[in-house]
Amino acid sequence: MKNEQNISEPKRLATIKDVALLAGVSVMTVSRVLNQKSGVRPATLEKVQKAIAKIHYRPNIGARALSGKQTFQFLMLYNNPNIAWMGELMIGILKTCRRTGYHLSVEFTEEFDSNSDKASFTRDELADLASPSRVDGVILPPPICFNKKVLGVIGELGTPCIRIAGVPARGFDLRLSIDNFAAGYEITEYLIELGHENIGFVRGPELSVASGLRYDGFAAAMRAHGLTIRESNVATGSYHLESGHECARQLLSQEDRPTAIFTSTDEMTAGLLAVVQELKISVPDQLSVAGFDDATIAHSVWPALTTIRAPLQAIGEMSVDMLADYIREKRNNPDAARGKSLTLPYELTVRRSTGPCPTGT
Amino acid sequence: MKNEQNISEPKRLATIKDVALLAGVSVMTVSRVLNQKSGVRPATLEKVQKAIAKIHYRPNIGARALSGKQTFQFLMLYNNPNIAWMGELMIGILKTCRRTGYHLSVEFTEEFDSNSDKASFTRDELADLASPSRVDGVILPPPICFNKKVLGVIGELGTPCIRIAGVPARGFDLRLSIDNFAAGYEITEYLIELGHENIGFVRGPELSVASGLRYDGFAAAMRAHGLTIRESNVATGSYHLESGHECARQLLSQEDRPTAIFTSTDEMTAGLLAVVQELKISVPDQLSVAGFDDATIAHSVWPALTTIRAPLQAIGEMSVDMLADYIREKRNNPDAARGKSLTLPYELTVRRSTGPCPTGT
DNA sequence: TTGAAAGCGCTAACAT
DNA sequence: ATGTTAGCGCTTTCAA
Repeated sequence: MKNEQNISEPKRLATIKDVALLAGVSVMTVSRVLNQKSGVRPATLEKVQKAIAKIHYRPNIGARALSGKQTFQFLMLYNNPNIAWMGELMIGILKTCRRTGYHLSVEFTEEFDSNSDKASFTRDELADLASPSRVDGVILPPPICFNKKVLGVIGELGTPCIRIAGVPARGFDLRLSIDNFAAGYEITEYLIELGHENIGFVRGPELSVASGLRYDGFAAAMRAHGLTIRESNVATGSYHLESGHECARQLLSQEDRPTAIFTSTDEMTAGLLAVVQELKISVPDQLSVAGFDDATIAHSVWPALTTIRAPLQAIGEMSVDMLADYIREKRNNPDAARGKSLTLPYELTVRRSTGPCPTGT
Repeated sequence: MKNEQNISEPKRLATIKDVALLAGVSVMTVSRVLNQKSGVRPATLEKVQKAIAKIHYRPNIGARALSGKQTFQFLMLYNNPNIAWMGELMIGILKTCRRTGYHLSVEFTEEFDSNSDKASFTRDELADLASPSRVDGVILPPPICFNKKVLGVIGELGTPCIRIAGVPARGFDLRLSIDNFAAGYEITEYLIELGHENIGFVRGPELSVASGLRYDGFAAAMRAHGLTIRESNVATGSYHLESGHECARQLLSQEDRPTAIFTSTDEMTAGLLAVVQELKISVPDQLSVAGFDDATIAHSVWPALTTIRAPLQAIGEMSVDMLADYIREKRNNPDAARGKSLTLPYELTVRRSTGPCPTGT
């Protein structure tokens, strides 16, 4: 049995004609059903749906794209170097793309500069990639979903676009995220309930909106419990592991060092942990440490991190569903289509890196 | 500036007709060039290529799929739970898919059982997904590339298939991997050159081919340097972090414990490290530790791991190229198409987890 | 070595 | 509420 060629039956795939024939209607009626258009009598609808199910018909997306106005293509632009994070998101996206009959193309861009030749994309290249004649919609994960230039180009093109982002952007009404503020609040409150009062925080880069929201949640929880935030207890990193090293040194070199540290990403938390171990500080006995993201790294380090789990795969799935819904609504009724912003539930995942506040402190 | 609709110019994309017109030939000639068919005079070829470049023409894949025999779809089936690993591979794959004009669909399967309803796929579902009428080719990363049932179904269908695998499978001639044996050999030799003689090894699960090859490389290097492998120095894990715990205890509880341990995956190495730290054994002063894969985790733990880096993204890119080449060759000359097996270079990445053998041992 | 015509599966526009 | 016709961009015959 050689793997190549042979096998007698080329086994033609079912087409819209087969469905029409079987259901006893015209192909147009089938097409209407396929596209969820109004104006099909319920009885007819049912006949058609039965026929579709019976012969396992699935529309040929090439043909649809060819004759219709849609391309059945989505574009995901990304610049997030955290491959594990992107991978999980992407898997959710691809799953739902298959279900809804879209294709996905994916483009990585280091940065975007409208002038420089060195940037991954010029303005024109991006305009071409994201043009409505090429794709039906664009998916923007963080942090590129905050890039003004990218948003500017896509806005001009008018290509429908969903942002996976915690804050709105003018003209982009389709948005999906977890509630970073609430999550930051909740994890902080959890630390407070463990008895901690002297709590440190490691921010992400100045520009990071998500990190800012997490900090706001942290600050709100501290205030709500009558605790004050020492300025010396707030360090600013850059999302990367290495920056966790510095932040750890800064926070832990204090005379009266914090008994718990909430770090706004797992990556930085891992970097912080390394230094903690170097300093022979025991976790969680002498110091509690909490992260954010539930990256792979969160359960790879020792001890495993208490963190916030964002349902990345579900976010990926939802983003495609929302984009597809929006496009369909707009097609059926261009004026009624409205963007929406959805917030998905996160999960506080308690592991071994957090514990009660050491007594006698 | 509302994001939705508007913008005057619908900006039609260039078609094959535009190219033909510009080059002064028929569309057929352009089509021949596009498909790299023989029988086009060089002068004509050049004319056409210039025209294509000039108007930035890119073939409409829907239309190609519609009229031709090809679907321009690849299927990647996977069951590897290491999302970071898959993500990096997938990015390489998607990149090259775009370049070569293929689409990718991705299916996750927990396991495959030809009888059980509980399995992700039944035999028939898989046969449908991977049927030549649906896809032009299949990409199988490890470990599903070793699954006999999956290979059986795809072999029967006759769908071209590339395996990312270190060992051959009958009837599947298209294969891509790094040289696990050589890599295992090299990293072992590196440890030996640091002065280590009493070296431990942590295997992956019995079924793991890659892990077996790494072990063989380890054994060969030991032999080549006149060193013997103690049976008590070889532990068997299951690829997961937790199994690294047990293996560490087994290896390190010995009277005359190894001065270096080579673990066949980074995940297990991280688990092992955790126990090492619990036991207050200093790395690399008292114990050198080496991993394999250069997973994210390798530079996330403390100290960062000396490991073997597999160029995953490049592997992804190559796999698509090889598959596309094979399909084209076969189409142009069905009998001449031959599978090939390619081995990509790996890279020994030295970090802080390895050091000279402690003296006085 | 090149070209002309037919048709792939589907949907838009126009009937009915 | 449903059907008819034409044509999307490309490749496959078949012809020159």
